[in-house]
Amino acid sequence: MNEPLYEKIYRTIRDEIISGKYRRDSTLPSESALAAIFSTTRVTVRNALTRLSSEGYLYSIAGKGYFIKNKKFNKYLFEFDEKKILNSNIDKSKLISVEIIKPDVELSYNLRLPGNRRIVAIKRILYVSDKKVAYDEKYIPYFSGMPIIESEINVTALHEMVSNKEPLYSMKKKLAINVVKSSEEVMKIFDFNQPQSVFKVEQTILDEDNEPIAWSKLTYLMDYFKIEARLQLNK
Amino acid sequence: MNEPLYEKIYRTIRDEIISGKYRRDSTLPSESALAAIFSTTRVTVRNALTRLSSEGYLYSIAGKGYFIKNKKFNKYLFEFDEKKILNSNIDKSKLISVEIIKPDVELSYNLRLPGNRRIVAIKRILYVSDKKVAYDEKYIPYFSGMPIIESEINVTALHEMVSNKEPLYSMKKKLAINVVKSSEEVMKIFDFNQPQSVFKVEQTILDEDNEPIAWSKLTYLMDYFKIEARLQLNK
DNA sequence: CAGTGGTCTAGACCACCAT
DNA sequence: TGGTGGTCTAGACCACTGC
Repeated sequence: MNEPLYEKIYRTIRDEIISGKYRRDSTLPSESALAAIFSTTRVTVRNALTRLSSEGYLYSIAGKGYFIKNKKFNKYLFEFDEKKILNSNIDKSKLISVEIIKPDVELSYNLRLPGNRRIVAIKRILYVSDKKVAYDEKYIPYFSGMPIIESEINVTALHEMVSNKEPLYSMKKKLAINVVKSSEEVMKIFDFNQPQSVFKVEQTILDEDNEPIAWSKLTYLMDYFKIEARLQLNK
Repeated sequence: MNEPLYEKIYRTIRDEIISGKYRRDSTLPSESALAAIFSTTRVTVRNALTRLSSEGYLYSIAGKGYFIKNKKFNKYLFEFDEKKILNSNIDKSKLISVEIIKPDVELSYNLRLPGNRRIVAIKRILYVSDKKVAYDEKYIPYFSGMPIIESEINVTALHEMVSNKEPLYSMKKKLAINVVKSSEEVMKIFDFNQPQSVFKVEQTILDEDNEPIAWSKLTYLMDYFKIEARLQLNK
């Protein structure tokens, strides 16, 4: 047998769960019971159970046992990169303005800030072979020690701009992608005569307590947008 | 100290990686060395290292050691559900046709099938408050024992239709989302007078060897589309 | 109280890698 | 050949849950 024992235990229990042997929220045999069943020790059983838990098949409660979780088969993983999400890659970007402003309603809501807080607003246009394809707005509450050097800002991703305030690994990000009619501001940028459907990608960076610490809005022209994703199943 | 030792080891090494103590592809101290450093055993060290590996900070090669991986902070998780991706939920769907066809070029390419294989083509229209909002086309290579009962088809998701041929857990899915001009067929469905930009969501179901076993195309009207995603960081 | 999962020890043997 | 990660054993003590 080439297959490690913990792998066999993993497969066996996973297949039992999938085939519906256990009801949802019903409990698995205990670690010691499983160890006896597979003629091994708790450590090896735990190896399999830990993996099943991290993959979303199980959850455990100390002192009680392991319970079956309803695994969803509709979670997809995709990569989002401000530049790579476009069909062709961005080959130029132009900084339009860097200002310190007071929040309007949209900003106040998305950054959960009172009207008197100062916010750094950075606006850029992204180009693909000299054609405007996206409008980038980043909004970050102003704090001292923040770099507002234009040359730096142009190559800095949103999460990097706040990473000296908050360690990278503790940051959370949220994305919302949808289609909206272009605003007055966007119409000016893209030289639209009349409102037009555009992609809006809102990115919110949150700290460990889910408080927003940065917000950005990317407006893409249609026909320059593509996402590819794969189902997240194992690991 | 309340914090378990393996947690402390995990944090310590993670922070060292993030702070850039190790160069990319450079190797970590060996398990035994780390065990000595933290005055513990290999088992406890491995607990921390396994977690760091599954979170994408490290990878290991048997006989060589642990290596630093460049963790990307741009992977997002999102849920995709044919019905829930619309701003308002689908409240009606109408089956247009179920046919057995021979593949055209697009189908032959996406399902990697020769021109003489038979394919089941299922076409539906999805409604939100009596308005057509999406056109659903599913294509599955015909195999015996396949249910082609109209009442069943209407409530069956793509991956369920092939799940008696292939176990659910071994299936992989791939998504591609972009914007295209409506085809002749789509124009007829939505009563367009002229081509118009629409969302195209292509879903491919693959078996364990990445061979396609089903393919679907969902065409959504603009303004009825929304994705929300969260950054995948830990676990 | 006995049973559970959570943590940890101090060993062991193996296959693989570099020298 | 010695070092590495991969697998596994046979114990241990703890905090917690249910009775």
